[in-house]
Amino acid sequence: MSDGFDPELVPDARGATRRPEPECPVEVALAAISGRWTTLVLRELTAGPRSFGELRAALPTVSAKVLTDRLAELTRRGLVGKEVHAGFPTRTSYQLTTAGKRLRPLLVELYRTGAALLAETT
Amino acid sequence: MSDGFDPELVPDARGATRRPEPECPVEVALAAISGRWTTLVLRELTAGPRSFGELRAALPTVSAKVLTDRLAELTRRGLVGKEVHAGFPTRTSYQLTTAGKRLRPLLVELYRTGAALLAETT
DNA sequence: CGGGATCCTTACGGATACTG
DNA sequence: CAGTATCCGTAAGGATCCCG
Repeated sequence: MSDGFDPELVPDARGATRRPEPECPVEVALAAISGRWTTLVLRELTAGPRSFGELRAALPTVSAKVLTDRLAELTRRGLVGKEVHAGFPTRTSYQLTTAGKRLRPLLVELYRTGAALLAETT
Repeated sequence: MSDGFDPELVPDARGATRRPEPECPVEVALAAISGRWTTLVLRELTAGPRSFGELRAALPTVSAKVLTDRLAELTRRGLVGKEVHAGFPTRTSYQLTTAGKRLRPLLVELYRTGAALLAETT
């Protein structure tokens, strides 16, 4: 019943699809880190909780709309948690959830792989 | 001179950017696997060399244009090699280069992470 | 401070038809 | 067989202005 794929690459049936499926683990992971600025936001939050303004300060050229979009999507996926502290001015705090912290090894591997590719062509 | 980031996540200055930079290793790796169908094409080629038609047969609902686009981009990046065997009908063969094979651990990690995220919410 | 509401532009993916 | 050439709709990213 082999599907012809390396079992380490495709360990179970969910990865043996013939087209992009949102339920495929690879697509799930890609969706989590996809979108411009997303990995940078995750990098910031990996260092600890951050407010909206702190994120903007760390990433000065991201627009408010895009940052809001990224945080909303990450929150929707359960990767980031949001706390609003009442008062004026309003203070918020974004932080990685347990699920969000699971992205860490993937980010490390992204860096490793990218560095290897860069070294290859140089 | 710490930048405040975890040194495993951001091992050198190339990862300490304040906006998306094409030279950042993370962006390089993301670019390599980005685009719909790309990881599926890579999965097929990981199993061995494939012709254009074989790839279409394995991924029946991908259009010729998109498949061409993906193969051209992967080839341009030096991740995939192309051999054209003269004759009629024309036969081609696409295969992973040494650089392309370096994407394998990343694909494995994508699957692992995605599976972990799916397990988390279920 | 922390966004929401608009508007705009372009990049991407897909469908269809055709060619060496 | 292995693509190329067009055309098209959508969605993503970004700029600007406004509000609680």
